[in-house]
Amino acid sequence: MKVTIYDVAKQAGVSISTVSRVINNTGRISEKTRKKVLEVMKELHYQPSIVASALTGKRTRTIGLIIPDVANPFFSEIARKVEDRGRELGFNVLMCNTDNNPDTEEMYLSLLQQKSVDGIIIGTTTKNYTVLNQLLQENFPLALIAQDIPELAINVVRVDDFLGGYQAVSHLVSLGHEKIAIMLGNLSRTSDKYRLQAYRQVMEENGLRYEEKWIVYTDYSLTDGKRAALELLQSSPKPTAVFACFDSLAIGVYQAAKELGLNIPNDLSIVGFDNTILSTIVDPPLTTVAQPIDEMGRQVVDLLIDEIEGKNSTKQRIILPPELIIRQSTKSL
Amino acid sequence: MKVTIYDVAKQAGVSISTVSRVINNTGRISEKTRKKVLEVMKELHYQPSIVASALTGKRTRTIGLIIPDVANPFFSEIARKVEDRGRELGFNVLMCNTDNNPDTEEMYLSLLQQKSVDGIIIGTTTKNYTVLNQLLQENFPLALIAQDIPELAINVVRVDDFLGGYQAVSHLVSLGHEKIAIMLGNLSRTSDKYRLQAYRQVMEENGLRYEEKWIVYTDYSLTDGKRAALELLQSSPKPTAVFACFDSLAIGVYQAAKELGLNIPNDLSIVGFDNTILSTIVDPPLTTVAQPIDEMGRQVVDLLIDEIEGKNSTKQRIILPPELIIRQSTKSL
DNA sequence: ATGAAAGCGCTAACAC
DNA sequence: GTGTTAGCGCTTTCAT
Repeated sequence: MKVTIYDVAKQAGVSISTVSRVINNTGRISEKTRKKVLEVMKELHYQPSIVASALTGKRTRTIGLIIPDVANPFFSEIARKVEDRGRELGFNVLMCNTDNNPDTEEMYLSLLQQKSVDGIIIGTTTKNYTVLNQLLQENFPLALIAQDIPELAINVVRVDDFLGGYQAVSHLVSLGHEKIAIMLGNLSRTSDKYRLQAYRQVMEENGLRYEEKWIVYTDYSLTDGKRAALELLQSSPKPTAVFACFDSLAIGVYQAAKELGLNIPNDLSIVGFDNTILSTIVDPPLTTVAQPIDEMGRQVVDLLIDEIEGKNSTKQRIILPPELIIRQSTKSL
Repeated sequence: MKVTIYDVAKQAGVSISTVSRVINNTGRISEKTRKKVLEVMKELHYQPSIVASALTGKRTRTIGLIIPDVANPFFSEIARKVEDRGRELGFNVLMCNTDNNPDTEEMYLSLLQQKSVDGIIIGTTTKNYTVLNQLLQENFPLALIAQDIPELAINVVRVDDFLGGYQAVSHLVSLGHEKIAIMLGNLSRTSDKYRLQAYRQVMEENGLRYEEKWIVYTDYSLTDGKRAALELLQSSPKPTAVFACFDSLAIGVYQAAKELGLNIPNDLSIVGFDNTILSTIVDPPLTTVAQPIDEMGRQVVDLLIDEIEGKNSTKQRIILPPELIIRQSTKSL
């Protein structure tokens, strides 16, 4: 049978409230009884039930993490940082993958509440505004990572996507490229929207005409990227450079280029986004815009936990600077 | 204020047990009251507290997943499958990364119990036999994935590492290679041990002499692999082929080879292990031994949950066949 | 400094 | 078919 606070109390010859006090380090207890209780706890291998204590109103010390897919390197790296920082602060993370499916997401949002998590970090492209609004209204601790919903007053930690896009496209322009394409996901993802805005702005600032068909919408996976790139690279006029809004898409472009016998960077320059592990192992190494994943992970957790612990009730947007990492996939014309 | 079963009961004009019955679909209730209760539940946005129900002895419907690092593609893919299958069966997963640190692992093992998870899946190289034994003795649901502890009667789902190693090295031998090196992690990881045994056996079966220095122990990361490979490839006699026990190590070898001006597969053949996403995006694509990750993920979860639900109390080892995926990193001499 | 007791939200006998 | 009630293991007043 599981050993409970009663067992400890009985064995130590004190009441359960005394035991509770030494567990939580509250109230005053004589050094002597504290020592005795501690001793018995150890002896009995007593482990306080977090479930029971949660029922009395205390925290579960668990946070939910809703992301599209942990198997995606960008999110797996985020998940890792979130868990690390959570652990440092005494919180566990319940991992939820939704593939950006709104139903799955809504299900999780509800489930996580039933499980009494103390807060939720969301990295998916939510469209569940009503649910979010409701949570916000209830003052339920919430934070967005690598995503934004400008219409909501909500905690956000993300990279400056506009700036990142600006750096990426400017880099290509500075190399003399004029025919530049952009590949991106869904515009409902704000990050993509900002990156596209940056693309348009850089092109216009430099007086470069761009075809609407150079703006390629696709899905997030490598295969999607490859398929779309295959089409793009066989169209005409053919771009000499591509800004892919995720590393995975960029690698899809690599594969398409290879299939078409195009050399990177000689025939085609490519800039990615995210700086995941993928970008370092492809050949040639991918020039990409780095998101400060470690910093982002740490900051969302801090933001969320501050709110959970009532230390900071004002919502904030933390927008971190990206960094263009120039490797060998880009070359001047 | 949070709405409880009492609120629903009052509003519906029934007792809490009736409400409980409709929630859990137990006992008999008239269609009429059931409908009424359901209606009120919806109206009040009632969400049963899993915490409270767990306190009464029911499951938390949460399982713990202890792995070295989700940011490692192999484990992130496992994590994804585990979560998927868990969701299908109504379970959430609490993610724990330990970097194979025994202290972290022990901490988690204890914490997960405090949080009353229903079972734990372990993918780390545990040395905490005492803790495991204790859990086993308490009949706490446990399962190992991609790992084995032969000394324990415990649920295990893993690939046949010996066979995988056998396939990998045989493949190299069949291509005419005689000077074959192996790179692996720590022998305390059984998978490495079996793969090494296979290496030795294949070499001996084919009458091939191998240097002890061709057996390279290193850490799991790409950089570790690169460093070790750099040394290996500059030693003499130099191997013409390398069997790297993880894809990440294999890619370290790629990078070392590149730095030394060696062409793969012309100057050096490489076989990896795992068939993670990494193996498909490197150039040339990596020949590797595939672990059936999807199947493994599904099976551990099934095994664990069967035990949780008392459907199957006999421990089993499920050893799945690997599959050699021949790509372009190996070539006949 | 310590104990008694109420209550957290729910389940599961047990009664009717 | 439905209600009453005693816990589950803990925290937290309120006494003493």
